[in-house]
Amino acid sequence: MSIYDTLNEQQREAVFHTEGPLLILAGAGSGKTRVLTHRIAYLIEEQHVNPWNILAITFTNKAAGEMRERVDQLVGFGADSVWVSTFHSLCVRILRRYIDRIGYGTSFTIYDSDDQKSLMKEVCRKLNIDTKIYKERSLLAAISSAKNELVNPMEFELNVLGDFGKKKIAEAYKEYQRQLQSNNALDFDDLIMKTVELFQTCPDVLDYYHERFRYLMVDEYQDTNGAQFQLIHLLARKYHNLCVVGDDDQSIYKFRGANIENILNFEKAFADTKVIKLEQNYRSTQNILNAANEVIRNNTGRKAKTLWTENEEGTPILFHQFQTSFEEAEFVVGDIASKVREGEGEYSDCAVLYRTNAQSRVFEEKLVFAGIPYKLVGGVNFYARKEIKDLLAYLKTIDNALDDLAVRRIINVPKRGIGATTLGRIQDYADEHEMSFYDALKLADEIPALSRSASKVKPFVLFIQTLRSKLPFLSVSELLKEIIDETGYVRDLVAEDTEEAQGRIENIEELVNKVVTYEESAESPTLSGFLEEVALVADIDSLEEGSNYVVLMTLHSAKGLEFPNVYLTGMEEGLFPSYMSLHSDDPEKEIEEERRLCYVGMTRAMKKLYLTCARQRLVRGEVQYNPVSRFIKEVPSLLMESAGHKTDKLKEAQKNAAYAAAKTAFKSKAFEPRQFTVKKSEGLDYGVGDTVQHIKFGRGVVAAIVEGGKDYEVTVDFESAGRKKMFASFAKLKKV
DNA sequence: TGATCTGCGGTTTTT
DNA sequence: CCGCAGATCA
Repeated sequence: MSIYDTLNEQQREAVFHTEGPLLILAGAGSGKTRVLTHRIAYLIEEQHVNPWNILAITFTNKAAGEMRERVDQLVGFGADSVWVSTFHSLCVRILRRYIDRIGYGTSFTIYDSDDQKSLMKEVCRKLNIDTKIYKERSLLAAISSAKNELVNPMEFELNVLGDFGKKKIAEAYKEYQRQLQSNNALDFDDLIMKTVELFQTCPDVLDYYHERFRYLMVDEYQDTNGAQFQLIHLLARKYHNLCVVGDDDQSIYKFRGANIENILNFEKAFADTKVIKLEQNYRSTQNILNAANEVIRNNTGRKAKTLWTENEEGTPILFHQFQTSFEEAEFVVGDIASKVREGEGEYSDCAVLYRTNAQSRVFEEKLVFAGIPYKLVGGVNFYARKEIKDLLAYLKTIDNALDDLAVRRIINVPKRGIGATTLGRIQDYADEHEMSFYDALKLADEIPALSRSASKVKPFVLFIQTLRSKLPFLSVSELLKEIIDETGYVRDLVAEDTEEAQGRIENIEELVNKVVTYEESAESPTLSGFLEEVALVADIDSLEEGSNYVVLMTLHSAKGLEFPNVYLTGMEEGLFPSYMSLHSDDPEKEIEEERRLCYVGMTRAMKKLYLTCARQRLVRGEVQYNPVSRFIKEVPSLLMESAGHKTDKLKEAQKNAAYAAAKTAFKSKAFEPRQFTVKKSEGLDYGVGDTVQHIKFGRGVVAAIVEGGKDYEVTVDFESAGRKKMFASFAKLKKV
């Protein structure tokens, strides 16, 4: 009896096919991680491949960690030499070693999205780009998609000749990239793109990695983007031993540049590809699986496959529509509480999923009220918090003197009386003399424009220099503690004596703990190493096995996980599928991506799946009325039990009184097929989707109607004037 | 010149 | 409901 006997036929075939390109189309819950780990074991133990020559790439550290653990259990000897890594950390490791070949220093800093935005702000200021017209975020989005397709600033510029708007983006891209380089910093997309660049310009480096990684495996292949594809392609060029695992139905990262074509066209890109489909599901009940299959069936352009299972039929899927999002949350929390009370499961058996992070709040409140432990994944990243970013900026300043962004962030934190004007003068001087911001600070005395302010800069420079000189003798945690003491960061917070400050202090303590944990776990802890780890963690990575709490997260974060009980909440048109997807240039395509997301969500459930929605919910402080999601209608009613909302009579009466006006105006029907279709009210003779005429803006289409106090706030997409929000009583819109 | 207050606009998903 | 820019205060 060998470890491979427990695999099914297809799984075994995948494990034993070790040479040449292999595409494994693995449906949800079909045991793909099992296949990958067994495949690694087989390579080592039966094919006698040196573990050192195996590379497995995943998307999150959590997935990498799990794979590593399972390989360790499976393989007796040498498992720790197998390189299991995320795309990003793989690239960082390669770049730390060789990036000096392409014009960066090996102690580069990694910029997160906040850093990117600050840098872009600076770029726009410098280029006199009006950020009202070109928003930092949209500029960055354009640059990100360029990088994901490996388009460098020069190529970008050539591609947009004649297009004024895009020319501005090209300028911004060029300057943004120039500043990144002079700060010796890379953004997330650069990590991949620069690695590809390195391989393309330095054949000797590429060849080293060809020999190093003779067997490649890539998980979640459907979520790779153009740059990642190129990276894999380059690495596999010599030995062609590339095994990718993915499911086109679970491709949900198009917005991040993921190219579904990578999986659909894999066979074209790699000759003699062996394709194996894993269609047996080991996770969910038949009901859940059938429902998910029926939903995803509505998508076109997918690789045909149907998941089946030998698991029991299970109980029907439960669908509830509630009056408000509060009742929805109450139900979910109540249901979890009763499950645990009745001994039907643990808190950790339950996951609450939703489309947007903002939806977590109601659930949090109800969970806190009910005294149920929970873990919120996502939202504001721990490392994105102000106090954490401040302290990290000190560490970054010490680690990479060229990182202007970090220096500028903390030069006046705590307050040293150095304001915007002084900063501007120092920056001017630095620009003029082509030096870094920090180097200009060191020369503060010689900058005439600074006059008296120079004296304020000096202690800061001295402080940083002192820390830097101590660096060889201090551990990272000692360094951090010294920064906290010397700057008085915590002292000031204690003095504030507010709840908020208390929270920040706790976060700082948490940061210190994280440093200590890092020092204990890393082989040779360094400041750069810590900062790198910090830059590349995802929030999902913090989910620990074995802890007993309810998990709250977005559908995106839920990918790859499974839970006995899943509550898929906010199943409403405009929320899921999202408003954005419904109103995009190509709604068909974007709704298909939302549907895949729905499929991912449903297939997370092992035993019990709940689908819930609310007639009305508070979105950004406004009441919104959404019809039931189309995805609900795609679930055959045979598989689903629709329970009416069990609000008691008194509550119902109160609500009727409170929302009488709204209700008459917006009798949103539960199974109304069109999105946002609103019954014509007494006041308005037009509804969402109607074309209207405005006295000044001309013709347009009504995109949304929101009840706002006594009036209705109407959003209209005008043909010439663009999107406008207006009050119905003032706008005098006429239906055309 | 720097610190603080107020009004406005903007909002999916994340390594 | 939150962050940011501009105006005002010290």
